Amino acid sequence: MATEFTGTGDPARSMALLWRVPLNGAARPGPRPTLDVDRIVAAAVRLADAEGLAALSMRRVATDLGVGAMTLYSHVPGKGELVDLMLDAVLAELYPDEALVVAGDWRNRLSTVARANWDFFVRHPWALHLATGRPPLGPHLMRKYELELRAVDGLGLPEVEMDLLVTLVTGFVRGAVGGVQEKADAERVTGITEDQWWAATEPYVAQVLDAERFPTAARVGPVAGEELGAGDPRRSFEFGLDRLLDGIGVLVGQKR
Amino acid sequence: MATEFTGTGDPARSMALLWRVPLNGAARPGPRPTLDVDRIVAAAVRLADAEGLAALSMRRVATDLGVGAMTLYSHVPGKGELVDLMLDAVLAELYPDEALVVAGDWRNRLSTVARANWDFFVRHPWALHLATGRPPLGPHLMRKYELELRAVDGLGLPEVEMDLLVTLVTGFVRGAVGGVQEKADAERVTGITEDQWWAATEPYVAQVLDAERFPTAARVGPVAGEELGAGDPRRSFEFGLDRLLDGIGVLVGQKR
DNA sequence: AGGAGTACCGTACGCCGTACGGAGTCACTC
DNA sequence: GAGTGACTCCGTACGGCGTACGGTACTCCT
Repeated sequence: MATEFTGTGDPARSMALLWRVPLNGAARPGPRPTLDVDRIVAAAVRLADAEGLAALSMRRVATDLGVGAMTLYSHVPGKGELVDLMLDAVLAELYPDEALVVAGDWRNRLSTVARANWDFFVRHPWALHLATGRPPLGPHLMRKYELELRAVDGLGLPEVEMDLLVTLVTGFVRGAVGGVQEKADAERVTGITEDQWWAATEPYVAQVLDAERFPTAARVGPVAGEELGAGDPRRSFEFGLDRLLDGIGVLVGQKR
Repeated sequence: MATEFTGTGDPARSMALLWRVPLNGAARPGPRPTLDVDRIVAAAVRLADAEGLAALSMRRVATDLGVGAMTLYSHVPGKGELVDLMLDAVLAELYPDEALVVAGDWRNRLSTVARANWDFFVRHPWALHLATGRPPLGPHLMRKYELELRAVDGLGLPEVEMDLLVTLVTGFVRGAVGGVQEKADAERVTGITEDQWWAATEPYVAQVLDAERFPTAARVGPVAGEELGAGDPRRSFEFGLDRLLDGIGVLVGQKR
């Protein structure tokens, strides 16, 4: 599967696409387009949602739309820009109720932010595999940043720490979903279920995990495997979030 | 660039490779191998370190070794297994001094763990792009797990929480390195430096980030960009680690 | 009426992982 | 000592990928 990089194209063109800047005047020469950017992006998102980022190819998106592969390039400069547009498009789903992000105290708010990000990545797990070192600065990413900053506004924190906190919480969620989602992805990629894989692997682990070399792992591993493997995948998310919010509480408390 | 999945091969074969189980008796027919698994893995790691996971191809590794591409398949079942072996190989570099992980109090220990993981991912950033939902359970991953569990042993925590804490801390570090590293990766992939990219992007951001729609982002973004963009990339790591350890302190303290 | 710019898309290039089969080499059996 | 079978090395080829290039048909502007 692919890690796709966002923000790989020409910034001017990418920004124009993200913000849907009209190209010329209203009247452009040439045949009436049968296709537009939104339909391409929607098809690409459908595909990535259903089959993962590895299945996302220009040819496949074109086929799903019933057009030739090269037709896409009349509307989108390349795959990199398409990925930018996909990400900004699905980010629109976040925070349908904007008031919720500023409801209650800071702990409620950050919890809302974390849960919204969790739901987002569960719905669009391919977004986990995007390297957003150069984020697509579209309207919906802006909105997300704005709303998440509001969750930590008014606490007396310096601006830098507001940014750092938002990055910390959303980064944590990304990792937590990743841990769960990579197991699901592995099932699709290999065609082997988690149970089958572990059944095939466990005998070798048993041979190798001797209590002399690895006493702590031999003690903890089986217990953790049983309790976390069988249980709610949200458990490690909830555990981590509680620790994180407690830690943030120390910072927020001492500024008061 | 590619997200590679670990643990995609036949578990029996993968475990045999990871633990370097000799294949038959000592005397095998056929010509003396000019190549072996270790040399292949070393070449692959060198390549991924230098040029990233996207540059890692079977053909390229073979070329670097001066052999035909298909020769690799005499020693390694496929690229998936090679990636497993690469990861376990570089994990051997972690914790050269095992005593350090159990030195001092829990906070010192977890800080050591976090810093070791930071250094590891900085040295081998391609490891950030591996989906380890089915981890390669080789000797060095086992050792890592063992040592990191020891850092949180003896605190009176249940086994499950020991595992959860280790996952939380290492997951945080992975995210923190990722944030920094993805910018560096983007430079290599696009050939455009961070400064050039921002210079080209900033005018469009200025147009679009109006203080009416995005008041908080308009206030915080520039400050954060200036202080974090110019400064030490470790800053967000240190900030997050402090919050995380404070939060863990709440848990550890209340169990005492 | 004609030029220009556009949408659609067939073909092709250079990558990728790897299946297949052949040639050469060695340890073993008889 | 000849034969057998397993093994290493690897050339070729297949079906995928992103996308450069150029052709054709269409529509607007002058």
